[in-house]
Order: sequence, then structure tokens, then C-alpha cells
Amino acid sequence: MCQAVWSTTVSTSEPPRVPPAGSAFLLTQLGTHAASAFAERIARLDLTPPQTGLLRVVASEPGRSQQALAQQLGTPPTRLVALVDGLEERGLLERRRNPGDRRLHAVHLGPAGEKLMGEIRDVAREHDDAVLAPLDDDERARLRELLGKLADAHGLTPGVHPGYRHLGAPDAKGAPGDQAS
Amino acid sequence: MCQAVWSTTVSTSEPPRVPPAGSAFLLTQLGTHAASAFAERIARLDLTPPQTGLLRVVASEPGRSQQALAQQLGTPPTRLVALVDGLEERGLLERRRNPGDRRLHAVHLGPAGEKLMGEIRDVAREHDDAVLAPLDDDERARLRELLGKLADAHGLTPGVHPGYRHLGAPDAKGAPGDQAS
DNA sequence: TATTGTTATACTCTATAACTATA
DNA sequence: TATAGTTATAGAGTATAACAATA
Repeated sequence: MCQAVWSTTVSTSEPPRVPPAGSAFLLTQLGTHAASAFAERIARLDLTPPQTGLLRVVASEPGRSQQALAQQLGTPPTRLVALVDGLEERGLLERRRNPGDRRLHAVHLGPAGEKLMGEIRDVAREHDDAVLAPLDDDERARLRELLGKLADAHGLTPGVHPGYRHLGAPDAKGAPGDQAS
Repeated sequence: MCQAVWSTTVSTSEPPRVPPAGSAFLLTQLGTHAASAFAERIARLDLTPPQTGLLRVVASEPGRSQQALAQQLGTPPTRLVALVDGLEERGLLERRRNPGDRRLHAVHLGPAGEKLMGEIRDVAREHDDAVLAPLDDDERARLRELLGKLADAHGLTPGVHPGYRHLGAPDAKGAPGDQAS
């Protein structure tokens, strides 16, 4: 994917510029930046963000069914299958049949997965530091407080982030993507 | 598209939960939320976020070539063509041949486009208010300051937001998407 | 008949490459 | 030959729908 762009412009130089960006736009812009920065970092472990999210969820509560995982993650079960497939091949996840109900596949972390979790945490910490680098400790604390308040008020699930696409963007000739404001 | 999810979880209830989300993750989460909320709002005008971004850029500096626009927006020129096509059909944009160099297409706002800009600004204001609703004036000011500092330090172009996809996500069986942290 | 997981298929969006016209 | 724009093609990523196994 190579989305990009689509925007607005804060007054800068000579030519007339679009009205100054509001905080909501800054939020989108920074969120996008943070997301892609994380994707780059986590690629070192040969993981994509969705894979990482799945690993973390499984690590936090091993042995759940794929249905349960799909529901928590808000993704169609069908997508989870492919995701688990890829991680299972690498020994990061394991599917275990449930003797009680043989339809179920309890998903657990594989040995390699356990080891990887530590590295994932390192990368996450590193990422957080990099993003917040421009702020001092006091500013970081205030930012966290404000963001937390917003996330809370908007009902964002603590660990799960809302979908992106298909929400807006009816269709319209051109093409959707993800600017926002 | 119906991305979703992929994440981490802040300690909440009984089962062991993943480490608390850092501010960087909150940023991604809120950015995603803001983006989709904007997409929903702007859909009222029958526009997608990319279309909106293009309109704003054209409005801010009419008459530029498609190449110039593509470069500013960071999108391949080929994509701009389709985008302009759709908006031109609706009378929102106009292509005017440059008599000096007949290869160029100067892109201007059409009559309908001029009118729409006002509504776009209304929607943007409305969106900003909705996102920031949970905060009081003082908090909004502080948030804006902090976000501005971050955006600036990370070299985010004032009005244009960085791409999303293809940056991270090498390939990996499953599928990429956009969590982040 | 309902449910878990799976496979197969179609669709959306975007990028890459090839082509036309001007220069 | 180089550049603006366009068209055509292909690929990545995701969702929807049909299917098999188990209950």
C-alpha cells in the first residue's frame, strides 16, 4: 500500500494556503505517522502490525478459540485463519484441538512465540520512545493524560484500535484512502 | 475494506492482559478513530478523504499542473488522473489547457467546487469539535501545543499527511493492515 | 439445525508499466 | 529525447459466500 497524502495545508509561505489544521487533523497525521513508524520497526522481527496484534492478544489470554479472537479483534474469522496459518508455520502459534468440543481450535503461543514476545515488547518500547522523543517528561505525562481522556471519552477499547477503511468512503469515482482532518 | 484491530490491551479485568498501551499506541488509535470519523462526516458531501484533500489543495493554489499536485500530495500522477476525473464530472474541478505549453492541464475549482469548499470547511470544523468535545478550552490548547510540537519535530508537512501502507509490512503470509503501537 | 473452522471467490484500492500528445 | 497526461494491467489486501466437520 502506498497511500499518501490528501490534505490541507497550514499557512506557510507565499501562495494562499488552506486554513490552519485543527487538532483533529494533527491527530490523524500523527497517528498515521506513528502507525507506519511502528510497522517499519516491527518488520525487523518479520512481523506485520496485524500479526503483532494477534500475538499480543494470544499472549495475554492463551487458549481461546479463533472465533473469540476474531470477535475481540473485530476482524472476520476468515481473516484470522490466514493470519494464524502464517504464524503457525513459523512456530509462533499453535492450534490445539479441544477434546471436549472438537470443532474448537485453542490458539496458544508456540515456543518461538514466547521468545518473540520479549522482542516485541522491546520494539514497542523503542517505538514509544522514538515517537515521544521531542517531549520532556512533563510534557509526556500531560500528553498521555490528554490522549487517555480522549480515548476514554470516545469509547475506544483499551487495547484494540478501531477499524479504518470501509467506514467512511462510500465509493465515489476517484478512490478512498485515508486523509481526514 | 474493513480493517480493524490488531492490538494490545491495557490491563482491565480478570485475565492477564498485555502491558499498558503507550502514548504512541494511543496516538495511532486516536488518529485512526479521527480519520474514520472524518470519512463518515465528509461522506455527507459525497466525498472521500482523498477527494477532499485534493479539493483543498487546489483551492489553496489553483491552476497548478497535475504533476505538481501529485508531487505535493505524494501520490503517483496516475492516481491523480482518476481523482480529477471524478471531481471534474461533478463540476467540482476544471481542467484548463495551458496555451503556452499544451501538455499541461491547469487544475482549477469549478463553480460547484467553490460552493462546496464552504461546506467542507463546515464539516471540518464540526469534526474538530466532535473529536475535541471531551476537553475543555485549556486542555485543547495544551493538546494542540503538544501535538504541534510532535508534528513539527517529526518533520510532518504542515498540511499533508504521510502515507500509510506499503511503508512497513514486508509481506508475510497473513496480511498487513494497520495496527501499530 | 447451529456452530467452528476452512476454502474459494470477488471486490476495492493502489501502484507499475506502456502509450499518446506535445515540446 | 524528454515531459504531461492518460490508459491498461497487475498486485496487495480484505470481505462475502459457499463448504466440511462436529455438535
